[in-house]
Amino acid sequence: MAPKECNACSDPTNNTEHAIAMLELAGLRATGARVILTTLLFDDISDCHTTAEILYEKAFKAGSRVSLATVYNTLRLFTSVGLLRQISVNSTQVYFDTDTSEHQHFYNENTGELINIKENLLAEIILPELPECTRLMGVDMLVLVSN
Amino acid sequence: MAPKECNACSDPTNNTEHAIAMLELAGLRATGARVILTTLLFDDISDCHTTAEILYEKAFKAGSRVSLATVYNTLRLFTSVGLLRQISVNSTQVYFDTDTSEHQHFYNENTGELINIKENLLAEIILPELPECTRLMGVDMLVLVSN
DNA sequence: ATACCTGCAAAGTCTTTGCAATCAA
DNA sequence: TTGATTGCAAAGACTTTGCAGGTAT
Repeated sequence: MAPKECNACSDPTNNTEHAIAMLELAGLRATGARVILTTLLFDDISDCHTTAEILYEKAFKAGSRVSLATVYNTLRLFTSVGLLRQISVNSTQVYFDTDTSEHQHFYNENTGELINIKENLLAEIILPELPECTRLMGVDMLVLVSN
Repeated sequence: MAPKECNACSDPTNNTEHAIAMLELAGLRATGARVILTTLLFDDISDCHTTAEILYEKAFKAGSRVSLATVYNTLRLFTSVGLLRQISVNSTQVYFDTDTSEHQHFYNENTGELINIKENLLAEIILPELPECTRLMGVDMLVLVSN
């Protein structure tokens, strides 16, 4: 599948150029490690959920030696600038989603798989009044399924 | 506030007897550590969210030396028999809720506080078709707020 | 009596951090 | 050149486990 769209590069089929453009658009320096990880993260829209370990493996298999610590730090950085969204699946698994738009997921407890839900379930919900002196930061929702 | 109701003990105001009855009803042996933890967990309905660390501190302050490992194991056991519900708040915090009925929570990212939502938000939701060959195991939902 | 439970310390998992070496602008 | 970034190993936070001794029925 085609990479995530971006208007900042002239040739969207060139992954490296595309990655560099995305990074600069986000105000980040386009270093070697970041370009590789950006490419691996955003190249295939159909594969938008990943973990630090999975991304590290992908980079390794692609022949790029990026340390696991850098993968963790980069995922955290990308999340902080809005390039990624973090999804805590349970107490020990954190996924990162390259689709930062409002949507929810199925989580398959057997396979550990995260699957997008097409309908936005939250559109139907009327949120209750928030606790005093607080503001809404978001809604985390996971529909748990099992084989 | 009054302890959680239970029809298996003759005197609901006696915490220890109440705890023993709850445990036996759940098919668990009423050991010393479990009775203490049950009492601390279910005595005050208004204080229904806890973590392993908090429960350990409570027991310690109450003069009961229950090891942290036993607290962890007991919380896990109680969850497995349906006495508690586990709530993963983010990748590093697991809360346990003594209210196992369907309800959702606010999570205050500043204070780490978990607050019950009175309305059942999921009542309004029509779940989409599940992925093939899977069955619904539950819906995790957290409304994130911040001061 | 016997299977179960507990405490302790050790091990495990996942993530972050300190610091020297390296890199991008 | 110079501050930002990276890799490595060590440290951290949280949780589970192995095993010897103690407990409930």
